[in-house]
Amino acid sequence: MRKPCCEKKDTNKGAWSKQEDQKLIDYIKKHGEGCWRSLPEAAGLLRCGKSCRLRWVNYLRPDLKRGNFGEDEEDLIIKLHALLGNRWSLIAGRLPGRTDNEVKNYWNTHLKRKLAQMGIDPNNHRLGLTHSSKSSFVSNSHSYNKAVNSEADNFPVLNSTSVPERNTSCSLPDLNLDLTIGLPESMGKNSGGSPVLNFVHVAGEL
DNA sequence: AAGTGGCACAACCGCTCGGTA
DNA sequence: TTACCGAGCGGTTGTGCCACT
Repeated sequence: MRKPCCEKKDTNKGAWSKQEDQKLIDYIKKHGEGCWRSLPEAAGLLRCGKSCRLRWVNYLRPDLKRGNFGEDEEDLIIKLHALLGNRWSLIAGRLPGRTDNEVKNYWNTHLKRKLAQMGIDPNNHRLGLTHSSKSSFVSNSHSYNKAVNSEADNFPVLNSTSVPERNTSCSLPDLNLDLTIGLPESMGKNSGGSPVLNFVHVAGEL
């Protein structure tokens, strides 16, 4: 059995107080992100390093864009989820100002249901037209089609080794995509911080 | 006004991965 | 080569808020 990531005794759990937040912000402003394990003690926090990292990454980071997801962001998430599966950090990497946790939560609470209502299996992005959603799909599937199939014209092919396996038996085209993932850091330098997806059509049997 | 059920999101837990000694 | 350690990731849980009855 491994040792716990940090000594659990004498550490706070649960919601962060304003004072704790401020200590963490002050420390990181001063010293930057670094060794999370030793950070809590150095910053005078009774938290484990993991907890500090999570708090910073998901909530305190100054570049976070808080608030509702836009329609373009929704589309992008759907698209990326179809390509990458539950790789939230990768997906979040394409959405400037969004965190993996945020994207994951949004997926689980909004998009999953939305796709289900459209008769689309949110796990594999395939049509499941076996029930009454069939007709509603016709009317509601617009945004999904827009999201997943907007790239369909050039039918991108994913050339990644980390693509979730898919079978090929459904009505949705196989999303064989070559997705060039840019570094998140470079994202920030993009004008306006708009997400950049580089779909490359790799010749393939489609 | 009080109770309750659902939703949204913050936070935790356990696992994996990559670096290093 | 292998074991250890820190960091990161994804799944899950906890909790506060809000709408509805």
